Formats: sequence, C-alpha cells, structure tokens
Amino acid sequence: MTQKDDFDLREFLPYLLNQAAEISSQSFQRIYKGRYGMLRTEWRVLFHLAIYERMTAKDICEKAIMHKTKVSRAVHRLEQRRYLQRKPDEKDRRHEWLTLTSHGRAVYEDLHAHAQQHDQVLMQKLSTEEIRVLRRALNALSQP
Amino acid sequence: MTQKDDFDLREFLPYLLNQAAEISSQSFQRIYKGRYGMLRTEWRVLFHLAIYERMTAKDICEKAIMHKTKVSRAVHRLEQRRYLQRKPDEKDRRHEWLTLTSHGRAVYEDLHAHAQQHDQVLMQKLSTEEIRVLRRALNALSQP
DNA sequence: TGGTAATAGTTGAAAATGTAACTAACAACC
DNA sequence: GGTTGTTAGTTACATTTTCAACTATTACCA
Repeated sequence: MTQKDDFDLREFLPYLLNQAAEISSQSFQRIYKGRYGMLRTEWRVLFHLAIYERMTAKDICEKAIMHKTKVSRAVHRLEQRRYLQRKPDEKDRRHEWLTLTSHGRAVYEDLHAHAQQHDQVLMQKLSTEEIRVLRRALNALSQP
Repeated sequence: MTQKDDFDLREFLPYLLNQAAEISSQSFQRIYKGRYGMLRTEWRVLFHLAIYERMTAKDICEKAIMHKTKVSRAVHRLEQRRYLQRKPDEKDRRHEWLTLTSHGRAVYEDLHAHAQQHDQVLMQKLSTEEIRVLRRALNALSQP
C-alpha cells in the first residue's frame, strides 16, 4: 500500500474538508447525542434559534444551508421534546415563527458550553494565526 | 431575526468545517453522480485505490476514516460495475486485496481531471498563502 | 491439541436522508 | 371575483447510512 499517483488526496479540498469535518464532528456528536439523543440537524437548528432568537424554517434553511425537509423534521422533533414553540404569523399564515422554550434554551446553554470547550481542544492543534486564516478561508468557501 | 447571543456559529469549527465541506462537496457530487451515478463513498474508495494501488478494505477504512460497512458496500458496488477486482490474500484469507481494473482506472482518470479542475475553482476564492495554511490546518485537524 | 479470543468482512433491520409530489395560504393579473 | 402562479412547509417513498449481529479465518495460550 504505497502511494503511486502524483495526485495527493490530501491536497484535494473537498476531501480534506470532509475529513476534517468528519473528525471534528464526531467528537462533538458524542456530546449532543450522548446527553440529549440529538441529531446533527437538530443541534444546528437549536443553535440557530438560540442565536437569532426568532426565525422561520425558511430562515434556518438559508442560514444553515440545510434542505427544507431536514429542517422540517428537525423542528418537528425539537417541538416534540418541548425545546421550541411555533407561532403562525398573523399577517401571513404560511410562515411560522419558531422560538426556543426555556427548556430548549437550557439545553442550548449546556451544549454551548461544551461546544466552546470542544473548540478549545480543536484549536490547540493550531496556532492563533492558523486559526484566523482557517476561519476566514472556511467562511469564504462556505459562500456558494 | 437579529443575532442576540455573543456566541457566533461562524466561529465554531465543527460547524464551519461542515458548512464548507458540504458546499464544496455538492458541486463535486454533480460530477461523479452525473457522469457515473456514483456515491460519495464510492469515489472515495475509487480514489484511494487509484492512489495506493493495492489495499484491503481495512486499509481504506483507516485512511479514509470510513466505517467498514460503508466501505464494504462501496466495494461491492464498484465490483459489480467492474471498476475493481478482489483477490484473497494467500497467507491470511481473511484479507482481500483490492485493485482497480483498467476500466476503473479510466473512470478515475476522468474524475481526477475534473477534481483538479474543481479544486482550481474553489481555490480562486483564496490567496496562495491562505491555501497553504488551510491545507496544513485541515491536515492537522484530520489527525484524530 | 483444543478452546477461547481477536480480526476482516458481510448482512439485515432500523434510522436518517434525498427527491418529488403534495397541501395550504397568499399574490397577481385579467 | 376567479384563475393561475408562488411560496412555506409537510408527507410519502426510495435510497443511504448506522448499528448490531453474524460468518469465516487466524492468533493465542493452557
């Protein structure tokens, strides 16, 4: 099993990004899955609602770049667990405003603390300068 | 929908990595899915075999950080399409050595060219220095 | 040598995701 | 005012992935 081709997978960005995303997600997954039995789609929705406070499913789709069916199902499950509430818009009843319940917010607070901690660990592998550039680069690549 | 919390998702590495990985993968997906009806797991296995030439499924699991059932199924489908061959190890018949057929290699060559091109497009969003740091950082984060 | 443990890989059922078709509400235009 | 088009969100079905149990083979060790 020795490398032959001149093409190095470790140079191919989609591959590299996936690899890094996969590994860094796995350790965080243990936290939200272990503590609350949540899925990746669910903590993403939860975090968005915590940060933006009041969004429609559509807003979340756009911000989080998630398909509307994913969001719909995540919202449904978060609602079942009483992490969030829906309120139809008075003026346009196609829209539903989503907000976290105090219970949902408490869950967020807890996961948020773990997320920060998790990020610290990841960042220990990098220098301050690298982190700065990495964030900038990832944000640039995230613009479709 | 205004940001409230001091915590910014765009600073949280697992989130950022996922976002960037997702978006950069989607455009590449159109290529391998459109041209060969392949899945992400499949091109990953194909590329590994092209580059390392001769691996067991186990090797691929480790290099690509994929679960063995994913690899098993990807190998199965690649075999069905005659992209690869299996040969049981003479000494230890639990192992199977996997190699690409010439057909599989041709598919790789084609996808490889597109991958390079795709990478070029992605990299246009970044400076040379950013690319260098990004690769280094991603490789560092990929070490579990 | 025989019995237990470990390893490579597969399979089946359950869970999650993607795709497309659907409902409900509104908009726009004649 | 009624028809047509759009938009937000859900649902049904097909495809993938995950998880756990399984087979087959080798390793270990009394």
